[in-house]
Order: sequence, then structure tokens, then C-alpha cells
Amino acid sequence: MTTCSHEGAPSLIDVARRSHVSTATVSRILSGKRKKNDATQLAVRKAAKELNYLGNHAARALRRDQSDTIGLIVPQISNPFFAALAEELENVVNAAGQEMLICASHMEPDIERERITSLLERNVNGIIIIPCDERQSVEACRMVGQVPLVQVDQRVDMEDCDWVGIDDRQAMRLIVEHLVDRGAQSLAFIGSSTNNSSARDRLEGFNEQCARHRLPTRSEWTLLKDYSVEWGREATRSIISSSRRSSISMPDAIVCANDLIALGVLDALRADHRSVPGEVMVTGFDDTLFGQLSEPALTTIAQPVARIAQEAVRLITLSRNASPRTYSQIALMPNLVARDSA
Amino acid sequence: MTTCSHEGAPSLIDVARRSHVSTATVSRILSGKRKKNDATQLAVRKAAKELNYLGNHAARALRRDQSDTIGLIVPQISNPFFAALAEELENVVNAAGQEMLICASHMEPDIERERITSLLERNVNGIIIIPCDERQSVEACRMVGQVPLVQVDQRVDMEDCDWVGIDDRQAMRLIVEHLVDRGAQSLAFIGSSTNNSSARDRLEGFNEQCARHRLPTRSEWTLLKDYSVEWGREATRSIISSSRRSSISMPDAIVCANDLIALGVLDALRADHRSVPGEVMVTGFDDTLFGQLSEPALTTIAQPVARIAQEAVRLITLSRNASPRTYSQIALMPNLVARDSA
DNA sequence: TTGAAAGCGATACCAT
DNA sequence: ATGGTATCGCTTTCAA
Repeated sequence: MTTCSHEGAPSLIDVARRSHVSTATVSRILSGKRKKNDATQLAVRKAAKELNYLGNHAARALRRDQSDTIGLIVPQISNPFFAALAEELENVVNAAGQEMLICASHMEPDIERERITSLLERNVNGIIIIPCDERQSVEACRMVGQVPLVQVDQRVDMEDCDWVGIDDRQAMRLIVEHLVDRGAQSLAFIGSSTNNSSARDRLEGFNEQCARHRLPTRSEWTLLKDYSVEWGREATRSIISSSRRSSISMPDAIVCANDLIALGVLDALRADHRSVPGEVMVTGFDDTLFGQLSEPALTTIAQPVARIAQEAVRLITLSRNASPRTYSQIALMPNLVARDSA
Repeated sequence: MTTCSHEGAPSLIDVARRSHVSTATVSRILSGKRKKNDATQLAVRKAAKELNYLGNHAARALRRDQSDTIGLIVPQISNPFFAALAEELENVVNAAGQEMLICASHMEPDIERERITSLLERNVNGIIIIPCDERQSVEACRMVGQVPLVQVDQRVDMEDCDWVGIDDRQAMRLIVEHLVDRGAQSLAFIGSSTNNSSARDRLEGFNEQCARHRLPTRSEWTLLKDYSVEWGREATRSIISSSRRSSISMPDAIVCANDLIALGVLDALRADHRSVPGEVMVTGFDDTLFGQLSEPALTTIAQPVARIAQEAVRLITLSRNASPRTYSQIALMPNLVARDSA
């Protein structure tokens, strides 16, 4: 079907030859920079279709110094919250006529740096990143130079950088108030070590709220490691055994820094035959699908994922066009989703 | 710090000037096609580093007609099984010195086609696809022409196409035999409508095994729609109500075509106060993280995700070098993971 | 090993 | 609106 004298995919030249116009005209028509809708227009489109012309992204990108691509770097794809965010971002990015190149940093600042380099070589229009380490990711973020960078969810401490996420302290206020309303007098906190902003903000928010409500805190009840199910289990076992040893009672509630941790907590509590929320209340964070399915279903914080994605892409676009650059830190309001676990 | 007379990112020419050699030499050194490790070598590398030279992927891709990129198309990123697979694939692809461009087809053949076009324009070295529709994805898969394409997990009916996945019928044999061993006499099946190969193979495998063990089947007990939690709930409610209406008892076990469905089944059964596995056994498929956390934990089929990813990338590489092309259909053996739900 | 120079395919400038 | 053409940055052939 394709009538193309030489090897390989058809190029603009082939389309031009076939429709008896210049490559310039073909280029203008095919990229839509042209008003009139005449016979030439149709002839060119027809020829392109007949040849099965696709276009060569590399050539286009080289000439225009622009790639129609936005890079996304997440700590891991398999974390359900990151996956949900990635999916939303992909929607928004595609809707904006761009492609999304996705990379996982595997929580390693070194890999994160490599990925950023690779994205820069690919001339991406912007990079959306969930930085993996509050301190070590700074260097990586600085590398981008003029390329728009927006941090999402977590952030490193840089004033000259866009960020969009939620107000983690506010989220903690919602959670603690909910627990206090339901009669909790003593709260434990299981989170991630504070090498990223959300881990730190959630912990600090928690502590602020405990102070505000004059709730006793206990060092055995603040446990920090990572955002995993296994850590939730392990930390819970430690709370249980410390309550056994020291004959202090269990906390009324365990506040978790994300749903995965909370799922682990639920699992460990069940293994120890503790009823939730009867004996201990448990809260999660992120409102992932699986928090809805646990037994009992998790009371948690819903992040406005779609909004976050929109804002992130908007900021990228904005800083591509605006100069001098200004930076935004957008904190969206989270929502409490009250279910059965607290 | 960078000493570069003109605007924009430093190019090979800048590095060449600074190290007093030709661009050819710089190119050869920086891309490692050179044996000797002399002074020139070092000077060039030094200059590149000083200029913060990154390289221009578009130019490289244009010249070499090759992009060091592999495209991945999944139905949705947020499905935990696809996310796990994508993560493994990303590892393997990166280890092979390539980048992965990921797209979601959102289960829409139209979007799937668009994404393939876009990947082809980007000159990807290969496309790994989980086709979204057994029939409608064929056209999309045909579009790729000379570009290596490998189907993963699900497949469309094409003889001239690579595929790697698991033996779904074998998996069903493992499940049904396990259930029969545990005393099940009547089995229900909740799956996806058979517009994709795994849906069909799992259903057919199930039916074969029922026949082999002379288990009675019932049309009310074969329910097909999609791979979602909600469908699992809905189908279970339907099984329950049909058992009420017709005074036939419940099935001894409900076999689900994936973990999400099984999670929904568990939820609906719990809402109806049916004990699992006491009254009804339930099995999943895929061995996702969340099947391990349900109450009771899911008995399910584990797919060798890492192996699948390796094979997929191997096939891409293979068909890039081999000509004439030959095609492989690689069915790996699944494993049964027995937990508490059956 | 090295350098000069010819492209890869599309775009945009500059005439017409 | 159209066509001729220089150009983007890099790789690779060809001579030296």
C-alpha cells in the first residue's frame, strides 16, 4: 500500500513529492500552522495518509528544541498512592498534548540524579518529581537549571522551586480532632523517618495537635521508619510489647502516616486479638483503594489527587512561558474520610 | 561556572573547542567507541564535565535512527498487578541502558492506538503492551510494522507476534485441585468478560477443571464483567440472592479471576456475615500485596513478574537483531500461594 | 587515531 | 500562501 521508493519510514519529503508541494508547505499544514482550508490542504493530508506518514519526533524535537514530553519521577510505581497520582498526571499531561516519561527513583538519590540527567538530555519540557529525600534530593533538583521543575506531594527545602501538595498539618488536625471527638485520650504515631517533608510535616502536625489538646505523649509511641505495611506491623508489635512490659495501657488510637502503615497496624492488632476501633482506633493517610477494603475500613485522609495533578501540570506550563520566573507553593486542603477504624 | 559563549545548553562543538579536538573525536570518546585511554581522552572528559555537557538525545536519535527508548502500554497504572509489572519492566529496561516511556490505554482501543502512534513517532526500539481488548487491539498491534512488539500478560490472537505470560489454564488447575482437596464440591467463577485472553483462558481453564472433577456448574455461578473490586461485590450479592430465591445452597467456593475481584467478594461476604473459608472458600489471582492483607488472607496465584519482565525485554532485543523474525509465545508456570481464604 | 564534512528529518526564516 | 534553504546537534564515512 505505501508507495515509497526508498527504505524506512516515509518522511516529509515523501509527502511533499507525492502532493507536489514543498516540504515547507507540508510541514505547515501537518502541524496546523495555517488558516486556509483549500485543495492543497486536502491533497497533502491525503498523501500523508496514503503514505502512512507518522512524523519523526527526534527531528522535530531537535529543530524546535522542545520535546512535547514531561518527565515524572516517583519513588516507586507500585506504591498505590504514587500509582494513582501517576495515572492522574498521565491524563492531564496527555490532555495537554504531551507525553509522559515515567521513572522510578527506588528511593535512591543516586538513581534519582541519573534519571534527571536522562530526562534533561531528552529535552523534556518539564519535570514533575516526588523527591525521595528531603536533603539529598536538593542537589538533583538544582541540576535542572532552566527546565521547569515542580515537586509534588513531598518536597525538599528550596525556596526557588514550585511545589504542590496538601497541607499535612491541617490533615493532622482533622485526624486528631476526629479522634478526640471520639473519646481518645492517648495517641501513638507511626510514620516514616523524617527525611522527607510529608513525613516531617505529619509528625510535627501530630505533635502540635497533641499539645493543643493536652494529650500525653510518650517516646515509645512515636515510631518512625518507612511507609510500608511491614513497618506498620513491626511498630505495632513494639507498642504492644512495651505496654505489656511496663504495665502502661495501650494508646487509645494509633495515627499512621499513610494507609500502608495502617494496614500493617490492623494486621498486627488482629494477630493480637485487639478489636478495632473498640480497643484501639486506627487512622491512615492517602485514602488508597485498599484502605477502603480492610476490615475494619480505614478512617483516613483523602488527597485531592486530580487537583494536584492539574496544578502540577499548570505550574510546568506557567514557568515555561513566564520569565522572570516566580515560584508557587500550593497546599491544597485534605479531607477526612471517616470509616470504621476510628 | 560554565564557560559557553552562546545561549542554551553546551553542545558537542563546545566540548570540542574547549578540548582542542574535533567533534568527531569528542563524539567517539563520549560514546565509548574508542580503545586508547590517553591524554586526549581525559582532556575531553574534563572539558565535558566542566561545561556540564549533557548530550542531546534528539540529535542522537535522529542521526542514529534509534532512541534508546522502549514503550510500555498498560490498561491502567493504578491496577496493582500492572503497577508491579511496570516497576519490574522499568528495572529491566533501565538495566539494559534504555528508558521506558509508559502510557495508559484506559482500556480504550482508540486511546491505545493513539499511544502506539505516538510511540512509533518517537522511534522506540520496541513496544511492550498489555493489550486491552482481544479483538480490537489487533489492529493496534498490526500498526507497529517493523518495530518489535511483545505482548505481556494478556494477548490478542496473532500468530506473528511475541507474547509472554503465564499458563492460565495451568493456574486454574492448581486452584481447582486445591479447592477439591479441601472438600469443595461446587464452584462459582467470577471473572472479566472475555474480551481478553487471560479472561477467556481462566474461564475455560476453570470449566475444564470442573468437568474433569465432575463438579456441577450452574449458569448463575459464572459471572463475567470486569476486573474490579466493585464487580466482585456485585457478583457475590447476586450469588447470595439467587441462592436465597431458589433455595439452592451457596457454592462451596468462589473462584475469582483476579485479586481485586476476590477482595470485593470477601467484602460482600463479610457484609452478609458469611464466614470465609468456613462457609465459602474464596481464591484470587495475581498475588498482589493487598491480597496478603485481607481478612482472611487470600489464597491466590502468584505470577513470576520478574521473569515475565526479563523475558519481555529479551524478546524485544532479540527481534531487533534477528532477521528474519521468528516469534515466541512464552507461557511461564504460575504458583499457588495457599493462605487462609481457601 | 584523527578531522572534515555529509547527512538524519523537520522547521522557520527569507524571499517571492 | 508558498518554496528554497540554512539549521538544530550528533554520528559516521572517508581520507589522511
